[in-house]
Amino acid sequence: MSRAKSHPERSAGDDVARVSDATLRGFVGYDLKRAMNVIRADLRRTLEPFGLRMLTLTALVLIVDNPGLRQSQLADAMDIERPNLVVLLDELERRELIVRDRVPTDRRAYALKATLAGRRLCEQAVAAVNAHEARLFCDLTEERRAELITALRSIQQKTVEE
Amino acid sequence: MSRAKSHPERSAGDDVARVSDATLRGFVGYDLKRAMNVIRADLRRTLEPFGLRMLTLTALVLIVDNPGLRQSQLADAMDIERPNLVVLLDELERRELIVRDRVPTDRRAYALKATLAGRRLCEQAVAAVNAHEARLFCDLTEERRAELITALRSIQQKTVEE
DNA sequence: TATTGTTATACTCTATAACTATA
DNA sequence: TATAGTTATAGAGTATAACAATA
Repeated sequence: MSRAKSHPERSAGDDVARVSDATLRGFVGYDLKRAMNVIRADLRRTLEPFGLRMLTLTALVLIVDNPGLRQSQLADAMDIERPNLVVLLDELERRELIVRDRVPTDRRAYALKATLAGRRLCEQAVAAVNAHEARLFCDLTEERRAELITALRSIQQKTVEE
Repeated sequence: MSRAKSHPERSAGDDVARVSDATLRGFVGYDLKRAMNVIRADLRRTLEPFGLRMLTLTALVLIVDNPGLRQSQLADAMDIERPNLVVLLDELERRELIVRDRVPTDRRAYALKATLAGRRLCEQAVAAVNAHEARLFCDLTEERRAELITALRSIQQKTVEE
Protein backbone atom coordinates (compact mmCIF):
# COMPACT_ATOMS: atom_id res chain seq x y z
CA MET A 1 0.00 0.00 0.00
CA SER A 2 2.51 2.61 1.12
CA ARG A 3 5.36 3.27 -1.24
CA ALA A 4 9.07 2.96 -0.62
CA LYS A 5 10.75 6.31 -0.96
CA SER A 6 13.40 6.46 -3.64
CA HIS A 7 15.11 9.59 -2.30
CA PRO A 8 15.58 9.46 1.48
CA GLU A 9 17.60 12.69 1.40
CA ARG A 10 15.51 14.96 -0.78
CA SER A 11 14.96 18.67 -0.30
CA ALA A 12 12.31 19.63 2.21
CA GLY A 13 8.80 20.34 0.96
CA ASP A 14 9.16 18.33 -2.22
CA ASP A 15 7.65 15.21 -0.73
CA VAL A 16 5.82 14.05 2.36
CA ALA A 17 7.29 11.42 4.64
CA ARG A 18 3.98 10.14 5.97
CA VAL A 19 0.55 11.32 4.98
CA SER A 20 -1.34 12.87 7.85
CA ASP A 21 -5.09 12.37 7.79
CA ALA A 22 -5.61 13.75 11.27
CA THR A 23 -8.37 16.13 10.17
CA LEU A 24 -10.27 13.42 8.32
CA ARG A 25 -9.84 10.90 11.12
CA GLY A 26 -12.06 13.14 13.19
CA PHE A 27 -14.94 12.31 10.86
CA VAL A 28 -16.90 9.12 11.34
CA GLY A 29 -18.00 9.31 7.71
CA TYR A 30 -14.39 9.00 6.58
CA ASP A 31 -13.82 5.74 8.44
CA LEU A 32 -17.26 4.53 7.44
CA LYS A 33 -16.46 5.05 3.78
CA ARG A 34 -13.08 3.36 4.03
CA ALA A 35 -14.64 0.37 5.79
CA MET A 36 -17.34 0.29 3.15
CA ASN A 37 -14.68 0.22 0.42
CA VAL A 38 -13.11 -2.89 1.93
CA ILE A 39 -16.45 -4.60 2.37
CA ARG A 40 -17.64 -3.76 -1.13
CA ALA A 41 -14.45 -5.09 -2.75
CA ASP A 42 -14.57 -8.32 -0.73
CA LEU A 43 -18.30 -8.79 -1.22
CA ARG A 44 -17.87 -8.26 -4.92
CA ARG A 45 -15.43 -11.18 -5.11
CA THR A 46 -17.67 -13.24 -2.85
CA LEU A 47 -20.76 -12.80 -5.02
CA GLU A 48 -19.05 -12.95 -8.41
CA PRO A 49 -19.32 -16.76 -8.67
CA PHE A 50 -23.09 -16.43 -8.27
CA GLY A 51 -23.40 -13.69 -10.86
CA LEU A 52 -24.77 -11.42 -8.15
CA ARG A 53 -23.86 -8.06 -6.68
CA MET A 54 -24.72 -6.43 -3.40
CA LEU A 55 -27.85 -4.81 -4.81
CA THR A 56 -29.11 -7.80 -6.79
CA LEU A 57 -28.62 -10.11 -3.83
CA THR A 58 -30.38 -7.65 -1.53
CA ALA A 59 -33.35 -7.54 -3.87
CA LEU A 60 -33.40 -11.33 -4.22
CA VAL A 61 -33.25 -11.92 -0.47
CA LEU A 62 -36.09 -9.50 0.18
CA ILE A 63 -38.24 -11.12 -2.51
CA VAL A 64 -37.51 -14.61 -1.15
CA ASP A 65 -38.39 -13.49 2.37
CA ASN A 66 -41.45 -11.50 1.26
CA PRO A 67 -43.29 -13.30 -1.54
CA GLY A 68 -45.74 -11.02 -3.30
CA LEU A 69 -43.72 -7.90 -2.58
CA ARG A 70 -44.38 -4.94 -4.86
CA GLN A 71 -41.67 -2.99 -6.60
CA SER A 72 -42.40 0.24 -4.78
CA GLN A 73 -42.24 -1.58 -1.44
CA LEU A 74 -38.98 -3.19 -2.44
CA ALA A 75 -37.48 0.11 -3.53
CA ASP A 76 -38.48 1.60 -0.19
CA ALA A 77 -36.98 -1.33 1.70
CA MET A 78 -33.77 -1.13 -0.31
CA ASP A 79 -33.63 2.63 0.04
CA ILE A 80 -33.17 3.18 -3.68
CA GLU A 81 -35.21 5.08 -6.25
CA ARG A 82 -37.87 3.18 -8.18
CA PRO A 83 -36.31 3.73 -11.60
CA ASN A 84 -33.06 2.15 -10.44
CA LEU A 85 -34.88 -0.92 -9.21
CA VAL A 86 -36.38 -1.65 -12.63
CA VAL A 87 -33.08 -2.63 -14.24
CA LEU A 88 -32.09 -4.75 -11.25
CA LEU A 89 -35.34 -6.69 -11.49
CA ASP A 90 -35.02 -6.98 -15.27
CA GLU A 91 -31.72 -8.72 -14.65
CA LEU A 92 -33.11 -11.10 -12.02
CA GLU A 93 -36.15 -11.84 -14.17
CA ARG A 94 -34.08 -12.49 -17.29
CA ARG A 95 -32.06 -15.02 -15.31
CA GLU A 96 -35.37 -16.57 -14.18
CA LEU A 97 -34.58 -16.06 -10.51
CA ILE A 98 -37.78 -14.08 -9.94
CA VAL A 99 -41.11 -13.52 -11.68
CA ARG A 100 -43.30 -10.43 -11.93
CA ASP A 101 -46.91 -11.56 -11.40
CA ARG A 102 -49.76 -9.17 -12.05
CA VAL A 103 -51.74 -8.22 -8.97
CA PRO A 104 -55.42 -8.91 -9.81
CA THR A 105 -56.71 -6.26 -7.40
CA ASP A 106 -54.38 -3.55 -8.71
CA ARG A 107 -53.43 -3.92 -12.31
CA ARG A 108 -50.73 -1.26 -12.03
CA ALA A 109 -48.65 -3.34 -9.63
CA TYR A 110 -46.55 -6.48 -9.80
CA ALA A 111 -46.28 -9.16 -7.12
CA LEU A 112 -42.65 -10.21 -7.01
CA LYS A 113 -41.87 -13.83 -6.31
CA ALA A 114 -38.71 -15.90 -6.37
CA THR A 115 -38.51 -19.02 -8.51
CA LEU A 116 -37.14 -22.27 -7.17
CA ALA A 117 -33.83 -21.47 -8.86
CA GLY A 118 -33.93 -18.04 -7.25
CA ARG A 119 -34.48 -19.45 -3.79
CA ARG A 120 -31.66 -21.94 -4.24
CA LEU A 121 -29.20 -19.38 -5.52
CA CYS A 122 -30.22 -17.06 -2.72
CA GLU A 123 -29.53 -19.71 -0.12
CA GLN A 124 -26.07 -20.42 -1.49
CA ALA A 125 -25.17 -16.76 -1.85
CA VAL A 126 -26.35 -15.93 1.68
CA ALA A 127 -24.12 -18.71 3.02
CA ALA A 128 -21.19 -17.23 1.12
CA VAL A 129 -21.94 -13.78 2.50
CA ASN A 130 -22.06 -15.22 6.01
CA ALA A 131 -18.55 -16.56 5.48
CA HIS A 132 -17.46 -13.21 4.03
CA GLU A 133 -18.82 -11.37 7.07
CA ALA A 134 -17.20 -13.81 9.50
CA ARG A 135 -13.89 -13.17 7.73
CA LEU A 136 -14.17 -9.39 7.83
CA PHE A 137 -15.58 -9.01 11.31
CA CYS A 138 -13.54 -11.67 13.10
CA ASP A 139 -11.80 -8.99 15.19
CA LEU A 140 -15.10 -7.91 16.71
CA THR A 141 -16.62 -9.72 19.64
CA GLU A 142 -20.30 -10.49 19.37
CA GLU A 143 -20.96 -7.66 21.78
CA ARG A 144 -18.93 -5.17 19.74
CA ARG A 145 -20.67 -6.30 16.64
CA ALA A 146 -24.08 -5.71 18.21
CA GLU A 147 -22.96 -2.27 19.38
CA LEU A 148 -21.75 -1.46 15.89
CA ILE A 149 -25.10 -2.39 14.41
CA THR A 150 -26.93 -0.34 17.03
CA ALA A 151 -24.78 2.68 16.22
CA LEU A 152 -25.33 2.24 12.49
CA ARG A 153 -29.08 2.02 12.93
CA SER A 154 -29.17 5.19 14.98
CA ILE A 155 -27.52 6.93 12.03
CA GLN A 156 -30.11 5.51 9.66
CA GLN A 157 -32.84 7.19 11.70
CA LYS A 158 -31.56 10.61 10.67
CA THR A 159 -33.60 11.37 7.62
CA VAL A 160 -32.41 14.05 5.27
CA GLU A 161 -34.60 17.12 5.58
CA GLU A 162 -36.33 18.69 2.59
CA MET B 1 -41.35 6.32 3.75
CA SER B 2 -43.74 3.41 4.18
CA ARG B 3 -46.81 3.54 2.04
CA ALA B 4 -50.43 3.61 3.11
CA LYS B 5 -52.23 0.55 1.83
CA SER B 6 -55.16 1.29 -0.41
CA HIS B 7 -56.82 -2.12 0.01
CA PRO B 8 -56.80 -3.29 3.63
CA GLU B 9 -58.92 -6.33 2.71
CA ARG B 10 -57.17 -7.72 -0.35
CA SER B 11 -56.57 -11.36 -1.20
CA ALA B 12 -53.66 -13.01 0.56
CA GLY B 13 -50.33 -13.17 -1.22
CA ASP B 14 -50.99 -10.19 -3.44
CA ASP B 15 -49.23 -7.73 -1.19
CA VAL B 16 -47.03 -7.67 1.87
CA ALA B 17 -48.14 -5.95 5.05
CA ARG B 18 -44.67 -5.20 6.35
CA VAL B 19 -41.41 -5.96 4.61
CA SER B 20 -39.23 -8.36 6.56
CA ASP B 21 -35.51 -7.83 6.21
CA ALA B 22 -34.62 -10.30 8.96
CA THR B 23 -32.08 -12.13 6.81
CA LEU B 24 -30.33 -8.94 5.74
CA ARG B 25 -30.35 -7.51 9.25
CA GLY B 26 -27.97 -10.29 10.17
CA PHE B 27 -25.35 -8.70 7.95
CA VAL B 28 -23.26 -5.81 9.21
CA GLY B 29 -22.62 -4.77 5.61
CA TYR B 30 -26.32 -4.15 5.10
CA ASP B 31 -26.57 -1.70 7.99
CA LEU B 32 -23.26 -0.17 7.02
CA LYS B 33 -24.51 0.54 3.54
CA ARG B 34 -27.80 1.99 4.73
CA ALA B 35 -25.98 4.25 7.17
CA MET B 36 -23.62 5.25 4.39
CA ASN B 37 -26.60 6.15 2.18
CA VAL B 38 -27.91 8.54 4.82
CA ILE B 39 -24.52 10.10 5.39
CA ARG B 40 -23.77 10.49 1.69
CA ALA B 41 -27.10 12.18 0.99
CA ASP B 42 -26.69 14.57 3.93
CA LEU B 43 -23.05 15.26 3.17
CA ARG B 44 -23.94 15.97 -0.42
CA ARG B 45 -26.33 18.71 0.65
CA THR B 46 -23.82 19.98 3.19
CA LEU B 47 -21.02 20.37 0.64
CA GLU B 48 -23.13 21.59 -2.27
CA PRO B 49 -22.84 25.28 -1.28
CA PHE B 50 -19.06 24.95 -1.46
CA GLY B 51 -19.09 23.22 -4.84
CA LEU B 52 -17.43 20.22 -3.21
CA ARG B 53 -18.20 16.54 -2.87
CA MET B 54 -16.98 13.95 -0.42
CA LEU B 55 -14.04 12.99 -2.64
CA THR B 56 -13.01 16.49 -3.66
CA LEU B 57 -13.10 17.67 -0.04
CA THR B 58 -11.13 14.64 1.08
CA ALA B 59 -8.45 15.42 -1.49
CA LEU B 60 -8.41 19.09 -0.57
CA VAL B 61 -8.09 18.39 3.16
CA LEU B 62 -5.21 15.99 2.62
CA ILE B 63 -3.40 18.47 0.41
CA VAL B 64 -3.91 21.29 2.92
CA ASP B 65 -2.62 19.07 5.73
CA ASN B 66 0.26 17.67 3.68
CA PRO B 67 1.78 20.35 1.45
CA GLY B 68 3.99 18.87 -1.23
CA LEU B 69 2.02 15.62 -1.36
CA ARG B 70 2.39 13.60 -4.54
CA GLN B 71 -0.54 12.28 -6.50
CA SER B 72 0.35 8.64 -5.96
CA GLN B 73 0.60 9.23 -2.21
CA LEU B 74 -2.73 10.99 -2.25
CA ALA B 75 -4.37 8.20 -4.22
CA ASP B 76 -3.02 5.70 -1.69
CA ALA B 77 -4.24 7.78 1.23
CA MET B 78 -7.68 8.18 -0.37
CA ASP B 79 -7.80 4.51 -1.29
CA ILE B 80 -8.73 5.23 -4.90
CA GLU B 81 -7.02 4.39 -8.18
CA ARG B 82 -4.59 6.89 -9.63
CA PRO B 83 -6.55 7.49 -12.82
CA ASN B 84 -9.61 8.48 -10.83
CA LEU B 85 -7.65 11.01 -8.86
CA VAL B 86 -6.53 12.89 -11.96
CA VAL B 87 -9.97 14.25 -12.80
CA LEU B 88 -10.60 15.22 -9.18
CA LEU B 89 -7.39 17.22 -9.12
CA ASP B 90 -8.14 18.74 -12.52
CA GLU B 91 -11.34 20.06 -10.99
CA LEU B 92 -9.62 21.48 -7.89
CA GLU B 93 -6.85 22.99 -10.02
CA ARG B 94 -9.28 24.56 -12.48
CA ARG B 95 -11.02 26.24 -9.55
CA GLU B 96 -7.60 27.41 -8.36
CA LEU B 97 -7.93 25.70 -5.00
CA ILE B 98 -4.71 23.75 -5.50
CA VAL B 99 -1.61 23.89 -7.69
CA ARG B 100 0.51 21.13 -9.21
CA ASP B 101 4.15 22.12 -8.74
CA ARG B 102 6.88 20.21 -10.50
CA VAL B 103 9.24 18.35 -8.16
CA PRO B 104 12.78 19.43 -9.14
CA THR B 105 14.34 16.17 -7.98
CA ASP B 106 11.86 13.99 -9.85
CA ARG B 107 10.40 15.52 -12.94
CA ARG B 108 7.78 12.81 -13.24
CA ALA B 109 6.06 13.86 -10.04
CA TYR B 110 3.96 16.78 -8.89
CA ALA B 111 4.01 18.40 -5.47
CA LEU B 112 0.44 19.25 -4.59
CA LYS B 113 -0.20 22.43 -2.66
CA ALA B 114 -3.34 24.29 -1.66
CA THR B 115 -3.76 27.92 -2.58
CA LEU B 116 -4.94 30.50 -0.09
CA ALA B 117 -8.43 30.21 -1.58
CA GLY B 118 -8.17 26.43 -1.22
CA ARG B 119 -7.19 26.64 2.42
CA ARG B 120 -10.02 29.05 3.15
CA LEU B 121 -12.65 26.99 1.37
CA CYS B 122 -11.32 23.90 3.11
CA GLU B 123 -11.66 25.52 6.50
CA GLN B 124 -15.25 26.54 5.86
CA ALA B 125 -16.22 23.17 4.41
CA VAL B 126 -14.63 21.28 7.30
CA ALA B 127 -16.64 23.38 9.74
CA ALA B 128 -19.80 22.53 7.81
CA VAL B 129 -18.93 18.83 7.86
CA ASN B 130 -18.37 19.04 11.60
CA ALA B 131 -21.90 20.39 11.97
CA HIS B 132 -23.19 17.68 9.64
CA GLU B 133 -21.52 14.99 11.73
CA ALA B 134 -22.77 16.43 14.99
CA ARG B 135 -26.28 16.34 13.52
CA LEU B 136 -26.06 12.74 12.33
CA PHE B 137 -24.23 11.28 15.30
CA CYS B 138 -25.96 13.17 18.09
CA ASP B 139 -27.48 9.91 19.40
CA LEU B 140 -24.02 8.51 20.06
CA THR B 141 -22.11 9.30 23.22
CA GLU B 142 -18.47 10.20 22.76
CA GLU B 143 -17.57 6.74 23.99
CA ARG B 144 -19.90 5.01 21.53
CA ARG B 145 -18.53 7.14 18.75
CA ALA B 146 -14.97 6.12 19.62
CA GLU B 147 -16.01 2.47 19.73
CA LEU B 148 -17.67 2.81 16.34
CA ILE B 149 -14.51 4.25 14.84
CA THR B 150 -12.41 1.48 16.40
CA ALA B 151 -14.70 -1.15 14.91
CA LEU B 152 -14.61 0.50 11.49
CA ARG B 153 -10.82 0.65 11.53
CA SER B 154 -10.55 -3.03 12.39
CA ILE B 155 -12.59 -3.74 9.27
CA GLN B 156 -10.27 -1.55 7.20
CA GLN B 157 -7.35 -3.75 8.24
CA LYS B 158 -8.82 -6.67 6.31
CA THR B 159 -7.16 -6.37 2.97
CA VAL B 160 -8.72 -8.16 0.05
CA GLU B 161 -6.62 -11.17 -0.91
CA GLU B 162 -5.36 -11.81 -4.48
C1' DT C 1 -55.58 13.65 -8.87
C1' DA C 2 -52.41 10.23 -7.22
C1' DT C 3 -49.82 5.98 -7.71
C1' DT C 4 -47.20 1.93 -10.21
C1' DG C 5 -43.95 0.87 -13.07
C1' DT C 6 -41.29 2.62 -16.83
C1' DT C 7 -38.06 5.26 -20.01
C1' DA C 8 -34.56 8.43 -20.60
C1' DT C 9 -30.87 10.89 -18.88
C1' DA C 10 -27.02 12.57 -16.26
C1' DC C 11 -23.66 12.53 -12.80
C1' DT C 12 -20.63 10.16 -9.66
C1' DC C 13 -17.66 6.53 -8.21
C1' DT C 14 -14.94 2.63 -9.30
C1' DA C 15 -11.79 -0.37 -12.06
C1' DT C 16 -8.53 -1.70 -15.74
C1' DA C 17 -5.43 -1.39 -19.71
C1' DA C 18 -2.33 1.18 -22.16
C1' DC C 19 0.24 5.23 -23.09
C1' DT C 20 4.22 9.29 -22.12
C1' DA C 21 7.89 10.94 -19.88
C1' DT C 22 10.89 10.37 -16.80
C1' DA C 23 13.96 7.57 -13.41
C1' DT D 1 12.88 -2.10 -16.08
C1' DA D 2 10.09 0.48 -13.08
C1' DT D 3 7.47 4.56 -11.57
C1' DA D 4 4.41 9.09 -11.94
C1' DG D 5 0.97 10.87 -14.10
C1' DT D 6 -2.24 10.50 -17.87
C1' DT D 7 -5.85 8.99 -21.30
C1' DA D 8 -9.55 6.21 -22.55
C1' DT D 9 -13.10 3.31 -21.40
C1' DA D 10 -16.42 0.55 -19.10
C1' DG D 11 -19.34 -0.83 -15.40
C1' DA D 12 -22.00 0.19 -11.46
C1' DG D 13 -24.66 3.19 -8.20
C1' DT D 14 -27.51 7.19 -7.66
C1' DA D 15 -30.84 10.99 -8.74
C1' DT D 16 -34.49 13.47 -11.29
C1' DA D 17 -38.08 14.46 -14.76
C1' DA D 18 -41.60 12.83 -17.48
C1' DC D 19 -44.62 9.35 -19.43
C1' DA D 20 -48.56 5.52 -19.93
C1' DA D 21 -51.67 2.74 -17.55
C1' DT D 22 -54.45 2.35 -13.76
C1' DA D 23 -56.66 3.64 -9.32
